[in-house]
Amino acid sequence: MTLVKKTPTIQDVARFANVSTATVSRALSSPERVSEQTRARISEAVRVTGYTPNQSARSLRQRTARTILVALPDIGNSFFSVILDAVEREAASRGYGVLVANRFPRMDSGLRMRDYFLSNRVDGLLLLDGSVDLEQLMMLTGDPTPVPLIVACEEIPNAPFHTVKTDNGYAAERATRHLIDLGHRRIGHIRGPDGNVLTAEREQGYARAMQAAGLPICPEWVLAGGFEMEAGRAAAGRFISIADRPTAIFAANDESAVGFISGLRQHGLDCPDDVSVVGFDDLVLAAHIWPPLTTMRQPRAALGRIAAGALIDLIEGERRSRVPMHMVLSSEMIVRGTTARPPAPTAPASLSPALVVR
Amino acid sequence: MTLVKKTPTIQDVARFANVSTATVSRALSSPERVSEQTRARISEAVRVTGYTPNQSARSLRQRTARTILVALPDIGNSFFSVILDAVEREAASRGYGVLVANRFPRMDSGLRMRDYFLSNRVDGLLLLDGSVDLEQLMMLTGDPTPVPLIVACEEIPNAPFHTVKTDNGYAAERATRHLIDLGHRRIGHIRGPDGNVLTAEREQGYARAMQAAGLPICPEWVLAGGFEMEAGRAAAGRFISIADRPTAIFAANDESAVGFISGLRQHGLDCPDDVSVVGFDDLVLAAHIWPPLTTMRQPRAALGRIAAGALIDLIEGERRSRVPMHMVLSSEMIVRGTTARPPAPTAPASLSPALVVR
DNA sequence: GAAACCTCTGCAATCGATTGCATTAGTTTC
DNA sequence: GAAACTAATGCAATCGATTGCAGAGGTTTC
Repeated sequence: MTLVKKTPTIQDVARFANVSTATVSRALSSPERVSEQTRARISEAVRVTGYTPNQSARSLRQRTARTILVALPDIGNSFFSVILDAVEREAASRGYGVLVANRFPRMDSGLRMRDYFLSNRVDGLLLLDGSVDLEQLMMLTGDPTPVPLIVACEEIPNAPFHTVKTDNGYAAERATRHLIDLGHRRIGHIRGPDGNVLTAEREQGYARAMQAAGLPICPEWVLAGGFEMEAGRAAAGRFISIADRPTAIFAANDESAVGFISGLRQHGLDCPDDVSVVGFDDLVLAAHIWPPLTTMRQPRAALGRIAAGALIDLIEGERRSRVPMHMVLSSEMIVRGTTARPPAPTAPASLSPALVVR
Repeated sequence: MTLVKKTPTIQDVARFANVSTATVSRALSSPERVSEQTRARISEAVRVTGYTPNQSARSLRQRTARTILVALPDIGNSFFSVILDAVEREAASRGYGVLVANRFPRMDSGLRMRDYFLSNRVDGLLLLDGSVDLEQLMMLTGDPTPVPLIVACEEIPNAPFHTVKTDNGYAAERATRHLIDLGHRRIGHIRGPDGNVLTAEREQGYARAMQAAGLPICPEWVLAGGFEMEAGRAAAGRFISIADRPTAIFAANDESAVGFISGLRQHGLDCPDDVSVVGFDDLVLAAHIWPPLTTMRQPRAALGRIAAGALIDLIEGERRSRVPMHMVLSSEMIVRGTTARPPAPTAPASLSPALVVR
């Protein structure tokens, strides 16, 4: 009843199987080095005692934590949490645990980033946030790089890190072209947050597509925004007061697109009848608002899986490539209900019977 | 250049400060036991060497990981990720790391739940998922409980665990009453997933409110659903074919409410003009769709913070209360745009000027 | 049939911190 | 001024696994 069973150690297994602890250890980590009979006795002993290796002891000896640290700007954001999901699964399948550090840039209280490494709690860092202090980061990686590191989603310009990301510029071009193909001529853009790499890449893609089609961009069509819904809604407020306003908008991501559409409605405009909208990301949400959102799908699960896999390869690899590796995944255009041909240019809507029928 | 600096150990600090490692250890963990001068020399030495305690060594010796494991059904779901955010912050502020185990119930490949404990990787478990195999869980906790465990959000019926949750039943009652107060008489409900405790609690709250108001519940008004958007949309398909259909719906959560509203639109019905809808949770999304969703706000951040705090208290506490502790947080009614007075009962809408104005 | 070579196993050091016990020096008590 | 404390520190064992080295026994090679 009050008998407290201690968790079994390798000693217990060794005693039970009548071998030394060294043999038990070898039987578990490199079975081919142990004779078949002994191996059988040991696995029986493991079964009976219910032995599980103590990770702390192993970490101490091998200087390895079998854990990766994922640093992200906002777990609460579903864009990241789906990636985290994929990361967690890939890591688990390779025997690694996942520690999360949220709100990375501001993370200076409590356990600090460096400490995670120095204290041997983690073996590698997966950075899902490009807006990080480069200097601070370089301190971690030093030369020769002691810290396996992969930057995913975003990219830190001119920094020698391995990256996994999607083809943001091209995808933005593709999204804009979709609007052009539908017949839109005045096309606007809601920007991401200032100073973010993705913001720049997507805006440039938009500009390239417009230029390629020989269409002008009026500066006031490019609205300040951000990656949150609220930013999109605020942009809608400014949008409606544009004199000769666009008939279509390419938003920097799905959240701002959703907020924008909601803001349009609030001001009495409809989507897609009055304004077509394309988003970016393809959040689960995108398919389930009304009308369903046309967007560029980022392969988030693949991204998480690949990034985690690459990080673990890096951790386990003997030699670390000095040349940073860049992986680019491609996005996919998902056409749904928020894009349509532009409204008839001049005549008032009264011509259309659809409005009456409701 | 090729000089590989080893990470400093307590030995290095001891040598530098000219004391034994024992003294360094004490200076760091119980400073009052070391003379002021020595303490000063040691902190100087720590500063110079850049020492950080090796967590593996500490864990091994103290049988403590300073890490908690958070098991959740779906990180990708923003409901959970906001909670995880709060948990992570609370844990970090108390010097704990957070390991995540996603899709808990199915987690049998890779690292298994038990192993996390037996291998001494984590000190406690925060369970955000009630639909877990009780037997399997009891194996973990045994008697006397070796594993500090807190169940948050959901509750495992008849299981002797500490819980932190919100007042689901009461909140559901409150949400339904809001609809009744607006004048609705035929009020339906979209249920959560079968077999979930929350599903039952919310449905019962709905039923209580109806009963208290002397209103009947027609069985076909209670629609099968789930906690995903898709479930809400599917429910809308069945909803429209109800003969004498409700003028209002209380959905089991925000996601199903959003999917439902989207489905209504798809079938030519409007919210709130034709059907009022109340959700549950108050996701960020709720305020940003159009019309903004009326819902019951669950204090998710507080819930995560409190649960994590309680778990760490449990881990660090000398004695573990044998009596399970139940904490209940209260929800808040947030009235937005998806609820309105019911449409005029008989006359066709042509009477109402509002419809023409748009 | 001696030398060389495997295969399998055990011994014991090691990873880096914590902590029970012992020791030294200084202080208080009667 | 001896006994009894107290404060500050060091010694060395300990946590549990891994691994370099070496030895025992057997097999192959020439």
